Amino acid sequence: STIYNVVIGLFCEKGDLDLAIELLREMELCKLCPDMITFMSLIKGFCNVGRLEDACGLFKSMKSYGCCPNMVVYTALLDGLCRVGSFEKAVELLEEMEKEGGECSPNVVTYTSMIHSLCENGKLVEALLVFERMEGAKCYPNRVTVSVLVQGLCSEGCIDKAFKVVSDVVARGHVSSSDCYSCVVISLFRVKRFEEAYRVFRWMLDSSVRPDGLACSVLMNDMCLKGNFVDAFSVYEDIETKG
RNA sequence: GAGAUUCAAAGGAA
Repeated sequence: STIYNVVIGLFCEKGDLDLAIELLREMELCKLCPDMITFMSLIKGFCNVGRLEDACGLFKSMKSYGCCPNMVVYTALLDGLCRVGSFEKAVELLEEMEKEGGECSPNVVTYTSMIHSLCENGKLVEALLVFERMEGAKCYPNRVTVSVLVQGLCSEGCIDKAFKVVSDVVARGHVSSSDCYSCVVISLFRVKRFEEAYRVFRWMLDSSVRPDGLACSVLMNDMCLKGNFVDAFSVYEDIETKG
């Protein structure tokens, strides 16, 4: 069984899902029972190539194999659905998870994944609703959640809202202000609001809110490209001494 | 007897 899982896993990674399925059939012929690992590989594989019908089909057949999907499997499928824009189905799945509870309860990764896809499709209102729904389920945002949401808000020009979200999250103590404002800096930079990005960055340095590694390297890289070696170096020294 | 297989989400440069 393990041997089959290894090979199936390899075909899935490679994108040869039809071969992977053939192996699954072969397993059954040998009276070997596909397990959680087998299904995880296959479902992830189908999601990666955008074959969601197949992924859903497999997901449903899991139970008949006596294999009960856990939240990781649920989340992988939900992520796949979101990535192809099937939000209705994704929401249905999310509701199913919330109803089932226990092993299947959605966690921070589940919600974050959904928020991410909604943001990428410009569905900010929905993304914010999921964000609230998450808190309602006593599931709290982490740095990844903040990152995707701030990025989404900034790319749609809702900078004020981004700051609002960040200050809420920080106030509630779910994510450090270093992590949050680093996200803001990077997001502003990405949408080419350089002045604002630098302003927040300087504010951070002045208030000893330490920018993370990525925020520093993005801005320092930019300074160097623009020839501001002096500034870049002084930031470097600043970071260096504060450890 | 032990070991080997899957494990889900974000941002820069290389």
